[in-house]
Amino acid sequence: MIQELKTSYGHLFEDALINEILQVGTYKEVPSGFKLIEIGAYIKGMPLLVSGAIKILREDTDGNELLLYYIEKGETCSMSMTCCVGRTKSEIRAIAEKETKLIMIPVQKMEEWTAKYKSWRHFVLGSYHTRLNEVLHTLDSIAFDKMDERLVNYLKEKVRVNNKNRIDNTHKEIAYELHSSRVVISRLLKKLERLGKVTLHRSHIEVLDL
Amino acid sequence: MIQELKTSYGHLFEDALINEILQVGTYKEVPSGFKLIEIGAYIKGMPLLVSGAIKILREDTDGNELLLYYIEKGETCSMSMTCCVGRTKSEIRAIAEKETKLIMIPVQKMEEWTAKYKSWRHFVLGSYHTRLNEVLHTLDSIAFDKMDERLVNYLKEKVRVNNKNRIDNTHKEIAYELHSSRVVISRLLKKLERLGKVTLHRSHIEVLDL
DNA sequence: AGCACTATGTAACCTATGTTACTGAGAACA
DNA sequence: TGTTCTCAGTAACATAGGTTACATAGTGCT
Repeated sequence: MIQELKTSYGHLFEDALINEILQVGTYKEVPSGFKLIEIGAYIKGMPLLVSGAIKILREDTDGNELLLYYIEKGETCSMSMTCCVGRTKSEIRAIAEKETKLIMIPVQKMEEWTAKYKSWRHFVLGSYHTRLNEVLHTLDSIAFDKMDERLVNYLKEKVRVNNKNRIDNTHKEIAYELHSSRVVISRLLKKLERLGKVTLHRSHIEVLDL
Repeated sequence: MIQELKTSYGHLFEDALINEILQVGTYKEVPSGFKLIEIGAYIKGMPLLVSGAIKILREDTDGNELLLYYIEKGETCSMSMTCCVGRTKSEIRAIAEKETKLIMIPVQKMEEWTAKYKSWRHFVLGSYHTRLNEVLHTLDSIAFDKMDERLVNYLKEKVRVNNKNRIDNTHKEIAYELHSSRVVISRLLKKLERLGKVTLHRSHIEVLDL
């Protein structure tokens, strides 16, 4: 755990803080698809990602989802932070996109470290900044882009986060995360295939050039 | 200034902090429509709202706008905070919705007070929390709601923020903030009038019951 | 092989929203 | 008063995207 923490956060935090994290943090490994946070749940701790990726999803009143963004190595969940401080319910769902390693920090330490460590303050504020901007870009995409552009961006992100050109999802799953319908996504994917940008297979997509 | 600061922030900040704010803050009054922040600009200070309201807008690549949310008395602009810390450009535009009084805090104090005052830390984190949730709700509305619902919510918000049932905007202006077109908004407003929820006049709308 | 299940392809259709164009009604002003 | 501008009402039309329905092709199991 020491080694992994230093690799991901060594350049961000001073040694004293790293040591504190080692003392109070709980190391956790979760498989792909593991649900870390459910909507409406109270959050017990703040996660520091060591490796892997977590997808953050929003849900409408009918239970349909919408992918907001991914959290990756060296990042944390801003929603968790405020939920911890304010003791409010989670407004989002968090699911591991792939196998993920993380360290959970107890709530009360968050506040304590904010007063104590400058690097921690920067990390916390920086995380908020990143997240707010991330949500804004998601919002841009929904408000300003058509579905074909959103799909292309979705595929690009997926390729980047998973670091491979093969996307192991069905059209149905993709439609779900984009808050669209399977038929529409199939239609658009077919168009992308005709343009030579992807090749389609059963239950997976090969991304050639987007 | 002392009186107004205490009224708006007295219950949030300890006296020592109030005094510091009085020493370094600059009092400012801006008229309705005044542009406080432009997209791409660097932000010089962090605003604390004493009275009035500021609307925060996002712009697409073609220059069309989208209303994100309002900032009101006792609140601050989270975007400014992070821009101050990170010295990054603004991703949003801020325009006074009505006559607004505010106090500008110099950048470097932000960091200093975060270490020094617990109430400041809570205020800063709380602001982020509120904003992040606010943006999420805006996003919900865009992703999940149809235009008629969005329009009703827009009118409700406008009535609440301005504290009067008369909305002094043209259909064109409303269309602009909702990122729609004038004809569509006229159509939907007419429908609302037929339902007895509003009455339409030239350049203003009377809200009866939404 | 035969069967059931799931993923995908595709056509036909519906609706919300956007676009263009034209109208008349008020407002501003010479 | 006449002219010009802005604002709003409305019709006609285009299109993206959602819905329903059905066909076909893999996949896995017996």
